Amino acid sequence: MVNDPFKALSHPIRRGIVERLAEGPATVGEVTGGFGVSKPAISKHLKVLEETGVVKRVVEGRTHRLSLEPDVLSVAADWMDRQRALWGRLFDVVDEYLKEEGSP
Amino acid sequence: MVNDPFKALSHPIRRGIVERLAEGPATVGEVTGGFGVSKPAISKHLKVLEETGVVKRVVEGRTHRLSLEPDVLSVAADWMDRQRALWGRLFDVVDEYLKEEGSP
DNA sequence: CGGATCGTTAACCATCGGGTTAACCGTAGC
DNA sequence: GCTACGGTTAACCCGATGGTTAACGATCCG
Repeated sequence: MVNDPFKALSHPIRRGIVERLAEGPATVGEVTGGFGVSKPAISKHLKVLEETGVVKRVVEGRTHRLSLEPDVLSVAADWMDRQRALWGRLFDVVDEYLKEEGSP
Repeated sequence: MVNDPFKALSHPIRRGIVERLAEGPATVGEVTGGFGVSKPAISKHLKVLEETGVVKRVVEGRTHRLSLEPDVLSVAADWMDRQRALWGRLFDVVDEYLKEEGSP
């Protein structure tokens, strides 16, 4: 069970799926094409994305319609905001450090 | 050799190291405490962060002073900006989709 | 010099991740 | 009913990851 967004997005194919889904909902079959891997491989990636809550799946007959989950997306976005705030602090701290070290 | 920032940050200990370093430069020993793993383990994580370019190492005598690399941080920040832009689009697209589906 | 300290490297081990193929399940359509 | 189709599950393989302990290298200090 994966619930770490960074880990969920650490694989290029999963990021690719998210980007694909960003252009609109799609079925598993539609998502599968273009990554050069088999269906079961995509199925596993989708499972990870679903467990993390990034992707929502609606079964319509025998096809599965995939879309991105807004609520969890906002959580992920918040997380990224916190990270960016951290990076920002890093800039300041490192900058200050370099100033101290660079011209003593 | 790792150069994927997401992959580099996909491990909680490595994120912990980055957060620790966000509070100011530190030596390997200072970073090591608090994660409950051995020095070699930390050494490996540091190697990954260094290869990715997130962390810079300056050898001062027998101690190594670690700090965060501003240039690469900006690259990572840009990457996150792009991701956030993507998330933003996702919101719009999904929202639109839900509107179409929700009230036909 | 000799010992303590900071940190890495080496060798090894267990687990995880991501891929495959083959078989299966449920639904659609004839 | 039977076949075709969309997709998952099962069993398996292999390389990567993350951890350990033990040994080593280099530097400081008495």
